[in-house]
Order: sequence, then C-alpha cells, then structure tokens
Amino acid sequence: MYKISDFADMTGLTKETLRYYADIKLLEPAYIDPNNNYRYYDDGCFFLAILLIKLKRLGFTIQEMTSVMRDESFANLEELLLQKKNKIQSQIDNLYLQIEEIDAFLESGKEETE
Amino acid sequence: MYKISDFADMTGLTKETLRYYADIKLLEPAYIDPNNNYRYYDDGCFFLAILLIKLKRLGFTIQEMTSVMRDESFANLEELLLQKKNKIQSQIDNLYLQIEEIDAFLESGKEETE
DNA sequence: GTTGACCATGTAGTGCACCACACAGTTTAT
DNA sequence: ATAAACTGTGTGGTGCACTACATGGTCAAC
Repeated sequence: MYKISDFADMTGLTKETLRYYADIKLLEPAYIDPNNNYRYYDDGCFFLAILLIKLKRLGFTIQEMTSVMRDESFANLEELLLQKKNKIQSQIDNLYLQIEEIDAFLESGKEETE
Repeated sequence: MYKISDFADMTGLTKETLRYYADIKLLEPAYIDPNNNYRYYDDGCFFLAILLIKLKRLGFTIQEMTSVMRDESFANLEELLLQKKNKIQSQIDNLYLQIEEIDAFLESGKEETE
C-alpha cells in the first residue's frame, strides 16, 4: 500500500491529479483510512494508472477513460479503442476540410487582385 | 449606423458575442454614444464581422483573429492564412500519430492473447 | 406619461483537465 | 516532545469562447 506521494512518484502523476481522479472516480484508492481519510494505493491501482497514462497519450479524454475504467474486465477495451480511432479520424477529416476552405479562400483572394 | 440588436440580426452573431468581441477589442463599434454608452455599428464593421465569421469557420481562434484585425490593411492576411494552414497540418500529423499509437496498442493486445 | 422593448454593466457559469493555495490535522524522525 | 514533512478539505484560478442572468438606465410608441 502506497501513500499518495509515493504513488505520485511511481506513476508520474501529481498528487493533485490523483486527488482529482479520485474525486471523479476515475482512479480510486484501494483503501481510505477512515480515521484520517488518507488514500492508499496498491499494485492494482498502479496497473490502472499505467493504463490511464497510456490512454491519455492516445488522446483519450477523461470521459473516455472513465468508460474504459467502468468496464473492469476491459472486455470492451478494443472496442473503445476502435471507437476512439474513428473519432480521431473524424477530427482529421474536419481539419482537412478547414485546409480546403483556407485554400479556397486564398484562391478567391488571388482572383480579386488579378 | 446600426444598434447592437440590428447588427446582431445582420451578422448572425448574438448581442452577447458582439459585446464580448467589443470587450476584447476584436470587433469594436464604429461609434459609442458617450451619453448612454450605446454601441453603434456601421458597414465597415459589417465587412469585418463577415470576415471574422469566415475565419472562425476556417478554425481561427480569437487570438488568431485578433492578429488579423490588428493588421487593418490585411496586408498579412495571406501570410496568416498560410500560418494557420501549417498549424492545422501539425494538428493532423499529431492525430495520425495517435492513430498509429492506438494501432500499435491494439496489436500488442492481440499478441498477448495469442 | 407610462408601458414595453431596448440598452448598459457586472458577475457567474459552462466544459475540459487540471494547478495552486490556504488552513488544519497527522505522521515520522530526531 | 517537538519540528518537519506529510495528509486532508475546500476554494479559486487557468484558457477558450462564449452564455446567462440580475439590475438598472434609456428610448420609442401610443
């Protein structure tokens, strides 16, 4: 069992982030001492934290990560990853549309000065 | 000279947005009556508003639009559009990296279950 | 001249993902 | 036993681009 500072060092997350993740029930401590409310994390939490950090790098939002965490067996992890891929692809498509619109705008500007 | 509600109807921006744009000096009224502080917009403002709305559709942030507006002659508009294109391209590149990472993660998951 | 529509200001709230701080209780080391 | 280091809670702030009030003054129509 690790206290919050130790766990912060282990994971690279800050204590504040851990407190925040606990508040929003994204990553809850394995045990909370009822006497002083100290949070205690264990190796299961560590595994989950590593996964969270990985997902964060993959562009997952807190909400999306919460979906992953709610599914304790991770049976749907692959499905959620595929969903996320589709979301990112949509974002890319939208950004390409913006580029096209900018190109069109640049072209229209040129015509006016011709 | 148009009062704020008329100008809001003309542009499709809300009164609140116009007030906000005035506050941050993105789009200032042509005249402010010193007696009652009423904002009055003119056709020059209308031209600028149309440009702003266009830029917003192209993905420009308020800060980026402010850069455009500061340059009254719009001599640098093309340059700023090209800069924005590059920024969007970077975003796209990053999103592709995220997709690649998700693919790698999916692959690693498959290996583990083999 | 009074009602209703309009205008102003200022403040607070939205969603995201935290960070920073003040204050107070607890634990650990000496 | 005391001081340092740690923990907790709660509140407010960040940046973005607004939106939504509440309150009060102003203008136009009848």
